[in-house]
Amino acid sequence: MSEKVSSRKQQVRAVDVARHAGVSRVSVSRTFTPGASVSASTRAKVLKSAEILGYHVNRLASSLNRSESGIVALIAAEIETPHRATMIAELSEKLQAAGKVTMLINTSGYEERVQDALLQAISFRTEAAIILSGAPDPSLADTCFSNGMKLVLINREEDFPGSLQIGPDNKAAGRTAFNALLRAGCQRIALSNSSNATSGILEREEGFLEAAVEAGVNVICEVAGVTSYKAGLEIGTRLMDREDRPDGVFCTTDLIACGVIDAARQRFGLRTPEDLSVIGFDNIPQAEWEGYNLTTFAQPTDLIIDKCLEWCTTQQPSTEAVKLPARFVWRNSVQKVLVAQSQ
Amino acid sequence: MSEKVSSRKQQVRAVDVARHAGVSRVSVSRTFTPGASVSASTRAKVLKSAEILGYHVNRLASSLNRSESGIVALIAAEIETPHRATMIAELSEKLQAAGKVTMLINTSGYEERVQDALLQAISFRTEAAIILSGAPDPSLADTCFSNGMKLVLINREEDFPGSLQIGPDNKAAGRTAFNALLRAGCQRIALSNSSNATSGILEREEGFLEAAVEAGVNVICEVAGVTSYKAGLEIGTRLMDREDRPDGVFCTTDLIACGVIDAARQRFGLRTPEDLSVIGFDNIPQAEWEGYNLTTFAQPTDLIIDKCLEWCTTQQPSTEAVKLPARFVWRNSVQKVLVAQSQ
DNA sequence: TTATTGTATGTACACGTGTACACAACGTGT
DNA sequence: ACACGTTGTGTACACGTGTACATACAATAA
Repeated sequence: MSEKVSSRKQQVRAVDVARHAGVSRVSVSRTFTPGASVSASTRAKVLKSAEILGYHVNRLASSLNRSESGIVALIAAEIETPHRATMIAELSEKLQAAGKVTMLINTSGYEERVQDALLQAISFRTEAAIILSGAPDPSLADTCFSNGMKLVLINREEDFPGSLQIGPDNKAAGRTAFNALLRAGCQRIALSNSSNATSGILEREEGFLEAAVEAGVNVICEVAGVTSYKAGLEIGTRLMDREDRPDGVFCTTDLIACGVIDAARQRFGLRTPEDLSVIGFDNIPQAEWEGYNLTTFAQPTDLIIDKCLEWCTTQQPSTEAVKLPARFVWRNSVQKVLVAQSQ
Repeated sequence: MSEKVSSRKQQVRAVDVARHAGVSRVSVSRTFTPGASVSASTRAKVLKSAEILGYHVNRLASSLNRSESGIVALIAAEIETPHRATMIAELSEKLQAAGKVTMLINTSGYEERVQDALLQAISFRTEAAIILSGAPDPSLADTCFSNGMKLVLINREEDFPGSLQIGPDNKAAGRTAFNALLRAGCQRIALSNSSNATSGILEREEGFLEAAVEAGVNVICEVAGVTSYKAGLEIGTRLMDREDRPDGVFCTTDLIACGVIDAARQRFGLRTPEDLSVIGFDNIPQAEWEGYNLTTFAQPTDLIIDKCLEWCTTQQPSTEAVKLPARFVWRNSVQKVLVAQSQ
């Protein structure tokens, strides 16, 4: 019994502060509501009493009343991955700066967890859900919309009415990558990808292959494993083991690229870019490490995130699909263009 | 006017479902409350109507009423860092599995943001706050406790009554690192650390230096920059530039270790472990990459997280400080022990 | 049949807040 | 002196839910 009471009544409410300060409860509410009309004297009294009693506005109650939770859900899998982690770091930081609160929902493991994640977001009356991996069920998305929730899909190619779909222009980047390898004088060009690639990643592959077809070049394709360094290691080993060993590789992901580079260097004694040109995608921090010096594409994260925030914080009822150009970051994993082509 | 109404009344509430199903509102509540007593027939009716209307329990209201939010705050800075990202990934995954919801608060930038983060956690009536970087103001912590909030400090050495302080045994690891370098036959042993090291990281340094003093060995110390790969690069360059170039280095962080290795290899043509033995700490994914093969210490993340969850989900009123042994991961960045010591 | 138990439902209240509305006090211009 | 706009405060209600309590009803035991 006594436990019940103590665990129930221990919260300090606005009315407690009001009593202590000798003012009305609404004055307390107004004191903590920006733009509300309170006299300076009562405001001071309220603030003092709140300080003494340790009062803090209960945002659960406040959100319930105003039907504005201020929460934004971030739904992602494999958030320990360099690029994903960077995205989440920047997103959470900017959301914080915009006065929003980020709810992180990790969907690693089962793919169906995206549904559960969205259900959780709905039940907390999240103002928006930013989905970095996977895609929701359309009917569930409708429920989101009818609750006034915004939806953002990052790096997904499927149509999704009512939501913002944003990401880099993967196809164009793939084309650029091919042309760069070609112009670097590569004779045997390869593509390496993971076998669980998302639609965004597949677009990079498509763009690359399209450009190859247009140039009349045959591309060596090696696909294996999940998107990871380990997969890159395996792919690289297979590639270097081939009789027609490639001298230029486009990896759909920096992690794979690092694996390929290490396979070539550590297992075959090949150097980059002298023996093998490599291009990646994502511009993860490790791409800049001196051991890799990876030429790659930087996703326009700043622009993507700004657009996300704009979408989440303003009224945007319609559908929108945005493709932003990826920036080609030229480092030193691709053979420099020869002025006079040999042979 | 019409906007107001539409933006207000669009939420579908339990009473709507009740009307549609021809039952009482409490029956709806009970249907979605595990263990509540509802007949199978009404339950079915309610579920059907809820499905049709797209009803989802409002957890803001529910939390407010039961004074149990189910939210756990994760407070951290530099969450894009490999080790930190891994911690957050595992924490969020296990919290999710335990039925909790994680609120991510990024405190990168200003250190004072830890206060703001905790204030935010309090106002959302978070059940617990897990702090991965920085430490809160003690008075604010008291406010947390009086609100029934649990507090966990990870990898902080300061005393903090009322909270769980947990982390690896940094000091012991530092000693182990020194002895490993000594036993590997290193003649000139160095320590590299960042100049903004946290208390936990400083303990590694202390343990290392203690062991050195006991062994009567003079240690070359190089400290610079913030904890990052770049700092490691700079430190490594300085170390390799010295006249008494070290042949064994303990880096307080894997990121620094990777930088040191790259500095030695790329800028001085030195090989690891033949010319330089390196030991790191954290066992980040990159430590396993074939380009580094870094011998390091794996933090007992699983144990730490399990303990965190236990602390957060059960009644644990007292203070507790837990040090868990770090696992020495032997790879190939340290010279193998010679059977017959040369000279 | 009656007393008793257990189950399902309904009533009433509580959680803690924001805000529309009414109203009092006050200064200002005529 | 009076009308009037401005400012601060109080009253009442709404947000959407969970649960203690009472009650109606079916099932069981005596």
